[in-house]
Amino acid sequence: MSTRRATISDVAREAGVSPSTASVVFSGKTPTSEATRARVLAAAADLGYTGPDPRAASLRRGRSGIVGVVFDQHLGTAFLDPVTTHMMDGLADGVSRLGAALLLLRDDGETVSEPSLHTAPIDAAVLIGCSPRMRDSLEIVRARGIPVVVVEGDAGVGIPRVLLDNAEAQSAAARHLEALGHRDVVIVTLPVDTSRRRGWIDPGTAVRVDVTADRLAGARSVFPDAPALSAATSSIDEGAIAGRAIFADPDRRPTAVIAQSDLLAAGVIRAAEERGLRVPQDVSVTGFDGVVVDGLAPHVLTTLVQPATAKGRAAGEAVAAMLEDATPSGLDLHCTFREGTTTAPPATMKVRDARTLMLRIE
Amino acid sequence: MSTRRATISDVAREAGVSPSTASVVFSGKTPTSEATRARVLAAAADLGYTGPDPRAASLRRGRSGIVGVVFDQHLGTAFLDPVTTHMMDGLADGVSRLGAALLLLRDDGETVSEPSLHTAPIDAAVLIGCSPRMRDSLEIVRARGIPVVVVEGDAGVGIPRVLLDNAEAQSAAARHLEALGHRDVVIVTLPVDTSRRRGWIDPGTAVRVDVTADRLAGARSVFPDAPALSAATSSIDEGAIAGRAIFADPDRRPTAVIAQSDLLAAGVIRAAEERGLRVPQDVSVTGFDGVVVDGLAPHVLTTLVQPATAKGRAAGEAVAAMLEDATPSGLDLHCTFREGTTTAPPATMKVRDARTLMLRIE
DNA sequence: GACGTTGATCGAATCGATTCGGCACGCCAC
DNA sequence: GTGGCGTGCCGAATCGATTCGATCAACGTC
Repeated sequence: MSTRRATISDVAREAGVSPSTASVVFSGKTPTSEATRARVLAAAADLGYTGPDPRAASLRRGRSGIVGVVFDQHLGTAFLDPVTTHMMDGLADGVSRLGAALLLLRDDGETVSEPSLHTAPIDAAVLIGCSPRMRDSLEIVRARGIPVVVVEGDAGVGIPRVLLDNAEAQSAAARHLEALGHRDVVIVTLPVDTSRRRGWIDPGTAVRVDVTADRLAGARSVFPDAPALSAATSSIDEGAIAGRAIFADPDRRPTAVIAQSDLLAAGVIRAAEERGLRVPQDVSVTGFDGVVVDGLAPHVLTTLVQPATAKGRAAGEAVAAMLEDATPSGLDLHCTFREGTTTAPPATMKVRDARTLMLRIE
Repeated sequence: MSTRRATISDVAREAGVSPSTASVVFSGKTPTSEATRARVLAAAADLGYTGPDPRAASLRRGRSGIVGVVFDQHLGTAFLDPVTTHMMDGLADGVSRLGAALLLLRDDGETVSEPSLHTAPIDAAVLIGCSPRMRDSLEIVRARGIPVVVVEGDAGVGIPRVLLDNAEAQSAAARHLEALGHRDVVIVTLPVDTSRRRGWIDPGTAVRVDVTADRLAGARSVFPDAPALSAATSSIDEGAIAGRAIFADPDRRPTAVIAQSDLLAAGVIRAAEERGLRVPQDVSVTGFDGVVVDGLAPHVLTTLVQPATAKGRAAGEAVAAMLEDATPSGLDLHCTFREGTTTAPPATMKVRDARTLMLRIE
């Protein structure tokens, strides 16, 4: 005897009212007398009715209260980056006005398993790091008439995107270093494309990732000739690998390193210290993101604080606005420069001076 | 003119077939002739119909294809722990057999915002780190007749839970240290309760968190008198704080530290190195979890590798089983001991060996 | 040539709630 | 006493798809 779950009609009958009245008691859309309200609630308790079936409700209302968040990689990988997790936090916040929850979706371009973007009961979608191969699904979502917002990625025209002033911000950090007197600067970048290969970026290298390109442009606007080394991913260990390469040759050692993420910066610092270089006395390091890097203490990174949570919130509020037929706004966010303890005037000034001195002595 | 989206009936009419046939073409539940199939698909393309409305479909089927994942804290905080993110990965994997996606839900015990466990269209729920205050919502879910699995937490009786052999595993690490010759050991624990206060655990301290208690018991089964210091959270910086406290007094310095997580262990190592102690020569350190700790290289932590991904997968498969009216199984998971480069015989041992050697020489 | 069989298609009921125009009733004012 | 009005409840249509037994056509067989 699989006792069918009670429906709102059952409750209504038990309470001696019509289904519409019972429905209203639960939704509160229309005022009801205290007496019927109590009767309905009592009947519901009697029958073990715990509220309207969300499936039926969402069919009728045409809303499911769910916003899809689409990643283009393994969930575990995506969440490795603190910026992502903070953004998720903000996103959860931003859509809460809608009373919506987040549905995790993954688009690796070839999944057969459902539900995907095709079939998920979502009211809106947020694409994270929209890569080219996500274009297809993006099309599908748009065809379904579902509002979409893209965060940190290149969608097609007409699709709202949450944007950061990456170039401008990065150039602020560069100007800071320049003002301190630095001239020999190396840049450690995020991956340049989906192949995620490490290596020096020469003029022929195509930088296909917007974030990487923008930040690089920002740094180069101040140091046009600064060499750039791309990392395979944004992590401390990757930063350390890059750092070791950079500090390997004492003769070609820069006085400052601009890292495109805090994690990379932390790794660069690690590498510097391994080689006995002091930060910031011997080498200055800047990061990007402004996240709390676990294990970096007691250093305080000089960095660009990215409003990661705000970014998520902005995306959330944008989809909320679109669902209300409004035009999303507030999508342009700014990073703020934060001076920490990892930048200082270059020490090589002295070396150069020393060499000059020796030349003079000759 | 907000042109209503086409329905399957529209498509059917356009194609000159009945709605049932059109439905079947999309679901593939019943064979159809190639000709009608083509006609229906063409009609759909014509009308811009992109497939059945998931809301209506889920109402009819009684399934939404969504599994709720419930956290008791901020999403951002939860995802800070690599174990959690890996588990999410496994979970996504485990429920994929169902063809289900994951809905992120948060229960901080007082949210008014919907959808919550009360109203989310979920087929099943997975509770992560079920704390006492989640009991209420747990009750609600059960009342709704939704299958629930608890991971790493204390739910009520009759609720399936994914369990780790924490005590047994931790004692294996302790035995390893003992076999190496260690006698002076200090334990660094995870938080003991929701207050997350740091401090030495004396016999009067109530350890309210299962994981902490179990691992502590495992360590104490080998070193009954080992002092234990609780950290405020599982992070490198917290581990470093604990480590500094432990290594502060040279006279009371242990030869080994058992940390209840890899992150804590990494912090302890950091603290040791700050004080000029070499790992493992001067002090051995063990972790727990077996995650990749970013920034720990070149050390390889001696630790208990926890099947984090498998844990998630097990939870996913458990709810899948429950949805098929089967009894979930495979919920008991084991950690495996991994010997890294952070444990070695205590320095005093070498002295002892040396003495033995000298005795032989005599 | 009648009949059984197979395979595709159709009809109609159903999933469970929401919504809105209308109706009945009681109250106040003129 | 009657007309006007505000409250609170009801009926019935609707949201869009799925499912299953019934139907129907075609085909092979004896």
